[in-house]
Amino acid sequence: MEVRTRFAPSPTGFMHLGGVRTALYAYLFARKHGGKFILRIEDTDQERFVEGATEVIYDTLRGCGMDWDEGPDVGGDYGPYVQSDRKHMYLPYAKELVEKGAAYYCFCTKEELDERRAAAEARGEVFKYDKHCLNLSKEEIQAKLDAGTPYVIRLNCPTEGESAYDDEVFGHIAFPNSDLDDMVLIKADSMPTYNFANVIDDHLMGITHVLRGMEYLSSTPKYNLLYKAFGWEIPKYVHLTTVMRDAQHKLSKRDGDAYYSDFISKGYLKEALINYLALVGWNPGDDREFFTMEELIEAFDIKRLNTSPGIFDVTKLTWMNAQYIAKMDFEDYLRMATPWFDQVLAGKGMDYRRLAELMQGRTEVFNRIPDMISFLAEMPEYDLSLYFHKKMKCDETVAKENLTLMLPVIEGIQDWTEQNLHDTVMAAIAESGKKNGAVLWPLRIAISGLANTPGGAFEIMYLLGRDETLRRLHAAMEKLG
RNA sequence: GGCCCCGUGGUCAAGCGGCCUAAGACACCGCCCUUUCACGGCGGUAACCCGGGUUCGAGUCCCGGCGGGGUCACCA
Repeated sequence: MEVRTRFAPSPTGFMHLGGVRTALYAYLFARKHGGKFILRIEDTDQERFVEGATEVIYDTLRGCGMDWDEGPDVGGDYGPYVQSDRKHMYLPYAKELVEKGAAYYCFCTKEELDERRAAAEARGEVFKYDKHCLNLSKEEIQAKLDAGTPYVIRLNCPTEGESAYDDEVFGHIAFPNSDLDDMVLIKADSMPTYNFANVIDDHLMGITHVLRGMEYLSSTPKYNLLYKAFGWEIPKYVHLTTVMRDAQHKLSKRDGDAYYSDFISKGYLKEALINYLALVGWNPGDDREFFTMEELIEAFDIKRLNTSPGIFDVTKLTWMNAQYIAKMDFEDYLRMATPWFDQVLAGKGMDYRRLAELMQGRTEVFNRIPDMISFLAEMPEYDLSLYFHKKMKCDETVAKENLTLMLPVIEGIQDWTEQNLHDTVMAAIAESGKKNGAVLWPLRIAISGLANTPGGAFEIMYLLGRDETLRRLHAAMEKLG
């Protein structure tokens, strides 16, 4: 049988990382087995229509390399793929269940229910619908229906025994039926509840494997009751652990660390993000850590999905991101880095190509670039103690002495290339009998004001240009007294 | 609170009864390389939640406790 998985997000305008990972696993599983990956938009949330929200979903998934075989924009044999376009499909199914005795009309109002719920809570009990309307006679029901009394349709759950199923990752899971609540299938506005629509859609779309968050673990018995009542085949369940921010919190939008777009705009590479995300809750069983999408498809196996929640470690993601950046095509790096360079260097006429060469291996996340290179735009304030460096055998006095020695040498350089800068200065150092470090260290400090810079003295002098370099050197001499 | 799930170093994790005096990666700390930083190389610190069983033998199986998470809507 052909494997069919789906990703069914709500168009909220943002893609949660947990959602991206769920989509990824569903995608990988389908591809791994030569099956189909379906995209279904669950937009029954009537009140909140977000402009462009479905595009966010499309762009994220496609951008990451997850293409779907069926969906709103690509069509398919099981459409429509947008839930709001399927509105009319659900009520008949609910009525079928009523006829089969698996569901029933309920006329209790929301207010009555709230009251009873509050009362139960006051008694310290868990509220469960008491099947009040299940006892209504056929005549009573018909009378109310004829009178146009608002109603909902509820699932008639068993009250004894237990419901069990075998989850593909968690194994055998059993629940006492006495805990099952007669959930609403059709709301008073005749629209289906999320859970009901889900089951109908999954069945109609021929979904064979349901990959979803483990928050559905405890409502799955009710899903199964529905499948059984219809006489439909129950899909395989692959419940996924939660992606956490720390041991007790999920990734949340509040902290700005939950959305795919948060990371992309900070300058994380989607390949790195996907690669890292794949590894939170899953591993290939060997030591491999770097995967292309193709390699993930090849290696993916739901048997290796973990059962305990994983914490999303930004530090490790950042490391992985740096690895990806270092290995990316230089032209791509230059193109991506340019806007970040522009933030502090726009209009300076800086050699971006050379700068990019120096920066590529040092960029962990693109948004850290401006801080790393702002010294090129403007000489930072710095303390004279920076000239002290034990290993370089340097301090203020040495700095002053060696800088005084080098200033005329550098001033005499007209052919301002890195190579020439290097050769001329190194020759002068050799001639002076000084230690390389004792000259180069203070030289770099004098023109950068920083202990750490992306590149050494020659690279920076070149980048700065002759005028600016000399200006900074003179300022340094003055500062050193 | 009821029910369900989970519990190996700070984090991701391997381990599926003996090969574990417990891999690997990130982070951290040293050292080396280097005109700085980074990269790279080498080395180091650091874990089986607790208590009972079962077994010749338990991180690995069972039970209990504790801890964490999830779920208990006419939300999705």
